[in-house]
Amino acid sequence: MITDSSATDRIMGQFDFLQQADNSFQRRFFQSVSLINLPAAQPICQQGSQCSHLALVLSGQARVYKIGDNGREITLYRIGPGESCILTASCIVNGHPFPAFAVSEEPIEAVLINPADVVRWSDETPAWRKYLFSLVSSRLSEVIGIVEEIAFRRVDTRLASFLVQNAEPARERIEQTHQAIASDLGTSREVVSRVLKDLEQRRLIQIQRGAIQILDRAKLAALSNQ
Amino acid sequence: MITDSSATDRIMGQFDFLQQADNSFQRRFFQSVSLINLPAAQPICQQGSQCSHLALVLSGQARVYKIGDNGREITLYRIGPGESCILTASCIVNGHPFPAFAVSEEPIEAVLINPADVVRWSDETPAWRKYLFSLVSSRLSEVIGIVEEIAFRRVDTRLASFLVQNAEPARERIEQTHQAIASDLGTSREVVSRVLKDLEQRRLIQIQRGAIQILDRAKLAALSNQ
DNA sequence: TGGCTTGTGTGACTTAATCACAGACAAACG
DNA sequence: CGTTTGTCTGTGATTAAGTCACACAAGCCA
Repeated sequence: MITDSSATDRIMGQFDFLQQADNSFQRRFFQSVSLINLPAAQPICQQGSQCSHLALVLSGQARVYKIGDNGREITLYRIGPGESCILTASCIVNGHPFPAFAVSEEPIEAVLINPADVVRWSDETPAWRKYLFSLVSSRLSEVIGIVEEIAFRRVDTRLASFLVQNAEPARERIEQTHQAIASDLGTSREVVSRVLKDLEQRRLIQIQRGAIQILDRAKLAALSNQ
Repeated sequence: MITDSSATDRIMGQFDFLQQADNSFQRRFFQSVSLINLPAAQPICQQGSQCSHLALVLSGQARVYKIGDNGREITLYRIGPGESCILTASCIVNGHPFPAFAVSEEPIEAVLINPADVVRWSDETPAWRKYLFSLVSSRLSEVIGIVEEIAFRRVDTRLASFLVQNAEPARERIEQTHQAIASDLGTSREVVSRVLKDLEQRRLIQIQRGAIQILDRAKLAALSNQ
């Protein structure tokens, strides 16, 4: 139950479906959910486990990923504010075990919902239903995008995309280790190191320990959409 | 509109959600849908196109796949009897363009539903809603499985899995060209040819033109789950 | 200062993908 | 019947990626 009106206001602001729903739903919603805080780098779901709750993220970010036998990882998608770990919802509804891992990348504030409510509300409230459905289907599109990436694109172009998209605005800097980048792209650390070295020799970036400085965003972007 | 009672019986038998729904829904359903037949190898959806209808497959099979720049393909999933091209549904609901290609592999009988009905019924009928949601979310799981395959597993083990899973029962035979197998697995024809040659030399299979005969299913299965 | 952890660099090797062909087989046709 | 045409498969050479083993460098902190 959430009573604090500043909290309910923030939540309402973050989730459109709440604004679209009627007052009675809003009341029941805040009566039955709870608010939690997670530290960064906290495991959230283990592959194969049953999910006990559906979490709607208010602030912070989580990463959903797969791990291969050799220990290599690949990121499937990220969950940001206003979104939800929809795999959880699909596990709840269909009774499947969770097919991946999830971990918080930043401290997370989230609203927790019971499986029973997830199902009941989707019978009662069109806005909630639409929210759920459009979340699953946009995840499906995202994951199909990942398939396309790893099946058809070369690592250097994917890495260039990664750098362009993940650079802090203005500073043009990415503060991640080669290992972290490799885990995101689904390749190995050595490959990332070698490709980065190559990009550095072509003067597109400059490598520092634990960080990468973009020197020529235009050329990097050109490489990234080959 | 479908009036023929043998047709409605077949459709009822194929789709659980119809049996679970009430009589009034069943009546409206058969009033507003139509039945179509497609030949084999018929393109169904083009990447980037808007979908005009949702198709529920009664018999036959379709393949949903991606094409890369080089012309290589990879299968995302197949749609069989009782299933539906759920990407279509998600495009209809969210207004996205279709992110892949779909083609019939066998002659297909399908029930066509208007986008408007798809949305309206999901507001009115819990069984229909559940059917849609569980379809999308199981596709999501399948596609995540594909990501895992291509990111982490080797081609020879994936090919072994393919052979074991696609052999005709009893005959232990796969009647497909190397190119078709490559398009399914998301690799190139040459690679498939070479791996098959290797499996033949290890006496696990025998290669014929346009077909593969399994000689040692046990060893093939052992290879496939490495 | 010296040990420890974490992050990076690199050579050698295997597996995959790409390119450029050459044959081999089957249906079609005069 | 032989020839042609299109489909299917085989193979070497080259490049890209992933794996393994290990060296070394930077920062931390006792």
